[in-house]
Amino acid sequence: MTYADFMNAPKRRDRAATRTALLDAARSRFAEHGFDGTSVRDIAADAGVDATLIFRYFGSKKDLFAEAIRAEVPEDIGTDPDAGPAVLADALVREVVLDDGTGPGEHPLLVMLRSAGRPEVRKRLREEVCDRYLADLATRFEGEDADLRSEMVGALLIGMGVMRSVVVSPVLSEADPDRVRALASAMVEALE
Amino acid sequence: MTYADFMNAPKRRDRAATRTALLDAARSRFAEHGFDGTSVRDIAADAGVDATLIFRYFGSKKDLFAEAIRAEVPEDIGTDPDAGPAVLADALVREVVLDDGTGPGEHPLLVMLRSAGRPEVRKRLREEVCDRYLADLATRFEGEDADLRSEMVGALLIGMGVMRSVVVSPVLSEADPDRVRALASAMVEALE
DNA sequence: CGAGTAAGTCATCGATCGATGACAAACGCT
DNA sequence: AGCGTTTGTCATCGATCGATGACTTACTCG
Repeated sequence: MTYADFMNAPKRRDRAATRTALLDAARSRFAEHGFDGTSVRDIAADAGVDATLIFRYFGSKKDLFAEAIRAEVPEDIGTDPDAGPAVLADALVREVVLDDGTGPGEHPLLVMLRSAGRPEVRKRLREEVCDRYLADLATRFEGEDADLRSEMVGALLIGMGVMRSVVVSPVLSEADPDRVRALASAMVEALE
Repeated sequence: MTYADFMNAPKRRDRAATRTALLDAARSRFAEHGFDGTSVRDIAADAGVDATLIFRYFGSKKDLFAEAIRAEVPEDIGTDPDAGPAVLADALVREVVLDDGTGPGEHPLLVMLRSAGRPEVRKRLREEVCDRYLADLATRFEGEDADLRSEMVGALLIGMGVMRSVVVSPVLSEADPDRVRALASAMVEALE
């Protein structure tokens, strides 16, 4: 088989693989250009298939987006429930801000942020941030306004993510992860 | 003149007023729904005029957006050049995060954030954040990685703005401004 | 092999978008 | 009052969007 034959050969038909390819392409596009800035034709082109498959496999563009931003449940962040807020915050820094390369590109929270024009996305974002990430953190602060202080930590985390992935700040984006973690920890500990 | 006559009476023609009305409507729409989520017809409807005036007065939708996000130059934040980073950071918290009600709605930085899908908007955002706001801050930190620490402050500020205006976090959005400023200051001072 | 099903493509629809140019109406000036 | 200019409106264009249904091609299983 010549090279030209290989290039023109019809690719293997595989429902699961195509679905995953569409999902990956969608995540990447949505992360970079947001929901409105991404067309189903863009996604399909990246995935190398026809755009109509999006509707057959996912129903609609919105449904595809909903599945693209579904977090892959880190489930347990592996933190001692009795540890202080700084320990949990550090774990969140690693998960949300500093991509370890294992995950599929951008963190769902940051993908949602790029599409925050949609009210339903803002709602999901609020639920995710407050109920999922910050609720546990608030229990580890002592004192009266533990919830406010935990939201300040949330602000720091989101801000770091934004600085790295939206504003592509020259320093923070390239800084040594351990140094960044140390600075973040110091700021969190100032709230205890 | 009856009430019906008053309602149906043609409104007075005023180029400057119409231009301002369009600009205000644009700022509001762009702030809430982002660039892509806003149509010129939406803006014109809010302003109560025809959409074609946008092109006559501003040239294009992009030009209108560029003018809508143009900061009204706080120029001098009124901070002692010799003061520490926490003092300047506190001034920035008041300007960017806590709306004092005087400005025209949302801060341009947060408006840009809602339209960060556009590469040119990200570029403007980076320039604005790094060169305009953080450059001065970096000079007030001592030690080696002053630029990194100033970007951590920037992350905190942006995160607070996002928590308040995008994620509408229940606590931070309604919290006492002075308490929020105190917490932010404590976090900044932890970096000194 | 051959029929049935699943996977992928093509043509196209209706809505909406940014943008243009022709037209109507109100204003200012003499 | 009358005329030219400015201000606002209407009709419409071409492109692009999400979405649908008919069609073609490849795979599977008997």
